[in-house]
Amino acid sequence: MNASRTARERVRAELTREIADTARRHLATEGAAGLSLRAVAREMGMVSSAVYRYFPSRDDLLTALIIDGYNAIGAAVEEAAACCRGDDYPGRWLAACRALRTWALAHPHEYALVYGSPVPGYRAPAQTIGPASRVAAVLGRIISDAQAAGALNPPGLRAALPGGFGPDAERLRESVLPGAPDDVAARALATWASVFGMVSFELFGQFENVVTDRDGYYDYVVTSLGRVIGLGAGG
Amino acid sequence: MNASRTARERVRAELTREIADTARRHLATEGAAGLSLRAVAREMGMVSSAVYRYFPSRDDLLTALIIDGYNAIGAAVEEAAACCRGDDYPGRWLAACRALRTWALAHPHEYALVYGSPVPGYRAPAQTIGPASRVAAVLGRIISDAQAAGALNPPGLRAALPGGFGPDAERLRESVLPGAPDDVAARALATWASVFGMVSFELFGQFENVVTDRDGYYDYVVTSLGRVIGLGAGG
DNA sequence: TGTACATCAGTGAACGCGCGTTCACTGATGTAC
DNA sequence: TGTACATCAGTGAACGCGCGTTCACTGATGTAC
Repeated sequence: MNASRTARERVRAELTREIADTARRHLATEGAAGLSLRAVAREMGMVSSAVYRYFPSRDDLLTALIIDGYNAIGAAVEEAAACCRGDDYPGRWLAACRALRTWALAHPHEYALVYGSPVPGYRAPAQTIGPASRVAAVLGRIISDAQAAGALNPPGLRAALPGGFGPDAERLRESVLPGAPDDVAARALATWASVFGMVSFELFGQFENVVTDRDGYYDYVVTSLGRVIGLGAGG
Repeated sequence: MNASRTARERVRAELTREIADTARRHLATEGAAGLSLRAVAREMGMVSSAVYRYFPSRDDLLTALIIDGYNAIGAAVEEAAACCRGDDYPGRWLAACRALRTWALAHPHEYALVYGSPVPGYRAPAQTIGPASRVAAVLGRIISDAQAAGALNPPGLRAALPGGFGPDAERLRESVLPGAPDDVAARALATWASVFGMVSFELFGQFENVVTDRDGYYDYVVTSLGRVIGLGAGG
């Protein structure tokens, strides 16, 4: 029967998710390198070999966590950016950047898994590429929209674009920065790296004994970064 | 005899360094989490327990590697920045930033050890603080020098400084940014995080299939960042 | 210079642990006639 | 609706591995008189 068949499949899907959730919790205490199939099985009251019915190996479990991580942070940023009027570009920018950091602070090990140092011995498969670009898509969209509306006013401190950047810019236009001229694409990408640099610096401990009011400082920095790409102050 | 006593001590120092070097090589293939005292001992032809004469635990070995890493990258950046005339601030800036990236590309796992996601279960002791600021000291010095010479001309896109930043700026002045006004300190710190963000993005794989000419793009970005803090173009 | 003693480096065995993965198996759940 | 068969989930034992750390020990290197 079709209903019962989906019933079995539903149980399977649920257990698969439960395993991933448990693994995610372990990630939060042990880090990616310490993630262990046996420990996950133990906590779920299964025997370790049973997990292999759901994930053929430890690396596949890691891959699932990475994809989930990209999707979770992508969804958080998308949702945050949707909270403002479409033409409030600085507002969308600040909201998206804040959501990025908030999510990272709430899920430090998941953040480290996807944006931190690579897990030794693990090679990310191609399936992770799509979800990886969700955050970039949100930030890129804001810039593209502003550009299309003629609301992008970058200050005139541009350095010479590197020679071979043309094809890169074209690829960025096709994926996350529709309609952006080369120099806007170059600047957007750098800004993107800067935002992640800020979050990583804070999360990985480089702001220890350096920055006190981290909320305020982050807002200050991402607002400044927004201005460098030409997203003027909203208020 | 004093000579023979130093002879024994010299052997000890040499073996200590040899252990650290071997460990560093292992770091480069296994990553920090996979660093194993036994593997290091094996490669050196010692029995594993012998290593304990030199490092009381695995964590102490890690600490030594972290300190060495900070010092190595600090020395590389210092040396590079010394290659230009003192008043060539953009030149010193570019040289220092390039050296930072070059070192990171040549020693990716050491870079990850000090600037990447924290090693799970490892708590960095206080001794790592000093060496950690050598790179910041070089970059900060360039900015302070330019400021003192009246050669710092930041563009007027400053956002409002966060309220609690005063004491942070004071601490930065005392350590790595002598004489820098609050807003310069805030901007310098953000720039610093941006530079590391760029290097980390490249090293941790986020520029895969995105940036082709990475040398050129890096130069472009750090030059732009230099202009944002007011280090005008040198030529 | 020579001897008695203390310090140190390195050995080898052991403790107790956790890991990923395989495999033959028992039942339970679903499918086809 | 009922029965025979196939699929699947979960079990428990095992393989072979590597790890950090401790400990009693043997020699060699240094020190003091």
